[in-house]
Amino acid sequence: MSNEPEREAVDTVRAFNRTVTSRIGALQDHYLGSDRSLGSSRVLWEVSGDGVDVRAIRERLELDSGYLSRLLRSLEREGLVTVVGSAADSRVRTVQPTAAGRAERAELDRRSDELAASVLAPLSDGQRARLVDAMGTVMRLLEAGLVQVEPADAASDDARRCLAAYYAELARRFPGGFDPGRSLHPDTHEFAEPSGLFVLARLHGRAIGCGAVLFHDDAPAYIKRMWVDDAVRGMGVGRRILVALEQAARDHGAASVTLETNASLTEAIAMYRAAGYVEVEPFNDEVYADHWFEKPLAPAVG
Amino acid sequence: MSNEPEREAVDTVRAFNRTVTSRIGALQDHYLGSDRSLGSSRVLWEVSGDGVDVRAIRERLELDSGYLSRLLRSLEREGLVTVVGSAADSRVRTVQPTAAGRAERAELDRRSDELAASVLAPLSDGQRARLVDAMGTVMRLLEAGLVQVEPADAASDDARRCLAAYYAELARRFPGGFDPGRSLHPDTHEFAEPSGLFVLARLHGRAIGCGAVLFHDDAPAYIKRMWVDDAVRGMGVGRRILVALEQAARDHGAASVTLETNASLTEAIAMYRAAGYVEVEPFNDEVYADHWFEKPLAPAVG
DNA sequence: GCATTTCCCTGACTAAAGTCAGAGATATGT
DNA sequence: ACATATCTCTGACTTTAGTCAGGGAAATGC
Repeated sequence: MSNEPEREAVDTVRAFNRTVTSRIGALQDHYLGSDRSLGSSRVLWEVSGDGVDVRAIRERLELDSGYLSRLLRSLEREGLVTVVGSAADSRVRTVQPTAAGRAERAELDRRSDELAASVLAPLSDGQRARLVDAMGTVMRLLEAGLVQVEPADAASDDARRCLAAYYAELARRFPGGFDPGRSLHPDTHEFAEPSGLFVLARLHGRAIGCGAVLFHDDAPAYIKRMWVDDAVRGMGVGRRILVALEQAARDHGAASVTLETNASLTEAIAMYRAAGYVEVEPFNDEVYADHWFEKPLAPAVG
Repeated sequence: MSNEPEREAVDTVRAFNRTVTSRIGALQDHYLGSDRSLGSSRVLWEVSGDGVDVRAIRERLELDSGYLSRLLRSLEREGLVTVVGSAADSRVRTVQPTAAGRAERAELDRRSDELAASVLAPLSDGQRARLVDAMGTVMRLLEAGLVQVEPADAASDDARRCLAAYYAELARRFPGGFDPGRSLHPDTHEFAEPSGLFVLARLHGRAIGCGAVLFHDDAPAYIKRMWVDDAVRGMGVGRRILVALEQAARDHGAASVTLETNASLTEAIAMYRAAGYVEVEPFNDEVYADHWFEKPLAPAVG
């Protein structure tokens, strides 16, 4: 997306990496540096509530199975966890925290809090507020960079989940509710090559947004079912889905794209306008729509 | 400073630590993960230009002397550095990069750039600008938390340096220049117990600000020589020096503090006002002053 | 001039972190 | 039923990162 990052921006990111890793690292060594090794601590941290499969820990921490096995033996020796066979599949083993393990975990938690508080402690109230705000921004944007927008089967589980969430949200937000059956194009099978395309946005593998487009040969392409998970709004995911769909329309020779929406979806309308969409006369009889938009597409280059 | 950090703020800091270390860490492993160990890379990184003393590297990276020695031998074996005796002191040895070492260092640099760019690459221009800005804020405030304000000898080298920088700045900013000899209290020996106090602000050991106070028994205490390094302005250092001096005045039984300043020092005046100082009639004949301030002190508690 | 300190080095050691090759038990596909 | 795959474990190994004690050469203090 966009052009090459600027020199100055790259330098800031590098300086940031240095500063943050050294500061956080130094504190971590100081506070969390109990007598337990980092490896054991990380494993202990993963052993929550009423048991976790060994396999799950291995995947989460990306540990070698032999290595993890040894770490678990040492935690067992210390009386912090017990490893028992799983009921469902007796090849699988489940790790459960003992009372002592739970206490140790709470202690780690307490130190983690202390560490975080020590970052804030020397600051004034105003500085704290600014730091917390800036940290939130950094996190959101680092995550935003990890979002991947890719074509997907509209009938897949992930796609179904997204569409269900979309419909549920419309039902919640539209004054008169929402029934997918009364809307145009209720069937998703059209959203596949060659008549259309369905895309999913993913973050850490989880589907967090979707969008679809229908190609109409000479006529404008038609965008539908744009949705982004509440938790990741404001991270530019919608914009990226839109860009992907527009690119697909362009590749199919469309000279413009159209879409319709509802006045209650204010943030979506704002995004469409910002992306270059202009309001036009109604071009279909979608019962749930009260605003219709169109955007001309620059022809594909290269 | 200030009260206990809030639960929500602490959680944000913890989430930030997790996100940043995992994201940066994952990228670092991926990009910088050459065949060289982290230890060697760090040492190679320190070996710049025309030679660095072994001692300097040891101090910077806080390495054991035996360990560093071994790392240098391995870099030597790889033909990346040469270690020669120092001209000035033949106990000291100096490490110089070879051509291959320089190339390797440039390669590390390139990968570091690539790593930073990969964080920015997927973002839109607006998101990039916001990320860079927020990263800057986080860095500044993390650093701000490391600033230490402590009593110091006004005749020490660090104090002299600060005062010299202060005088130089006044000379630059006052329309008619500045001559310390014509100002009140040109001698610094008064700024010591029991007649007064001198404090230094330090960041990573470096003196980056100063301030002094004179105690006048029943009369108001008198603050002078407040200065903060250009590079760290806006980080609340001035405020912390002021708080330390006010606390000292309070401890010596002063009911209020006074100070005078010059209209051209706008940011200082703004800070004084924000800190509760109110302008009063001139109370001395400091030739460089045109504004006089006073602040009542709440009596010491506990 | 001599004791002390500084600087770097070597040797000997340890703990942590991780890799790899199988073995044994269990589940699954056909 | 049988081959194949999955899951965890043990044993044997390596690399990395580090610590500690002390030695030799040079500089410094008195």
